[in-house]
Amino acid sequence: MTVTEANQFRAVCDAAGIAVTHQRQVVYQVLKSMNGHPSPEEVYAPVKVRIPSISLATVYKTIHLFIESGVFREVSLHHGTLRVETNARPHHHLVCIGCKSISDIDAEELGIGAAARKLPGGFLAKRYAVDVLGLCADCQKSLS
Amino acid sequence: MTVTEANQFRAVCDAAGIAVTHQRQVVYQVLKSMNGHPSPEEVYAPVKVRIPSISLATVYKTIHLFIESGVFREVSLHHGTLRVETNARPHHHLVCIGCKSISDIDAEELGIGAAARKLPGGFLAKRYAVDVLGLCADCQKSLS
DNA sequence: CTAGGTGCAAAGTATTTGCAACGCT
DNA sequence: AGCGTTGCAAATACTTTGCACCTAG
Repeated sequence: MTVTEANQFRAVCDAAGIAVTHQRQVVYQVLKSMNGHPSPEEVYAPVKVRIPSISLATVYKTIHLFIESGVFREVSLHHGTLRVETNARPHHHLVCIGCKSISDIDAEELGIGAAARKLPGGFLAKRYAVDVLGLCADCQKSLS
Repeated sequence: MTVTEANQFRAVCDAAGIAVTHQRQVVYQVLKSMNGHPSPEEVYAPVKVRIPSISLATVYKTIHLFIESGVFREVSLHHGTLRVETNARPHHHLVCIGCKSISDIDAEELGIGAAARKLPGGFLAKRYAVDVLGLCADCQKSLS
């Protein structure tokens, strides 16, 4: 890791109020160097090459810490368990970043319509599934 | 269940090419009667009241069957495991309904910008996370 | 020095699978 | 009758936790 990279990471940790450890530096660096949407196991593999003694649990803890601190994001805020849509109308989701609740909003009401079209890379778009991330009324109150 | 409901369900099963069983009828009916985004356990509870001998495994199998057949949708196509965003730029996701792959598309390129605003119900929108559902180039080929 | 971080192993949760018995068509 | 479906129990996958030791500040 270059001096610049180390300083950058130090600044990130200071901002988050967490300690700078060797493990965290390596996880940070590996994440920065990866493309796509790696799972904890996929992060663990290259990290373990550089720190053979590291445990998967530490990688999990570190990833969560980075997400809580806003250093990285997770792909889906509601990835936990399988959930079934009971609402058959075209709609999108209001996802509260405070309490993680999900409520529905009609597609029309949000003003983002579906649009079958070709996108760059030859991807054929069929429909949009929009998560509107924000704060529900209750969480706005409790934060004020 | 009314005669009409039973016929409706029979039509659904015929269209999907699956057998009409008592278990499936009850799971279908319970899902139709629920609001929100129930987990398999939450579906299992009321179903078990009506069919005490049913197993959770059957509820899982039935829900998956309904999703594959297009009878119900799942809330997130990529809910499986924790995934980290390594792309720091504002972007959205192209999710292939064929192979489940996820690739990124810049927010600008998609033409759906962020917009902090108040929505009905007092929800304070901070940003959008858009999944564009469709078929990637490879899956379009293999389906033709 | 000491609060916070780490590694290990065990526990927890969510989901899937193999298989014998059973029920729809 | 025959094949798909069910229930059970065991297996698997993913993630978290308790605790003794270690390390950054």
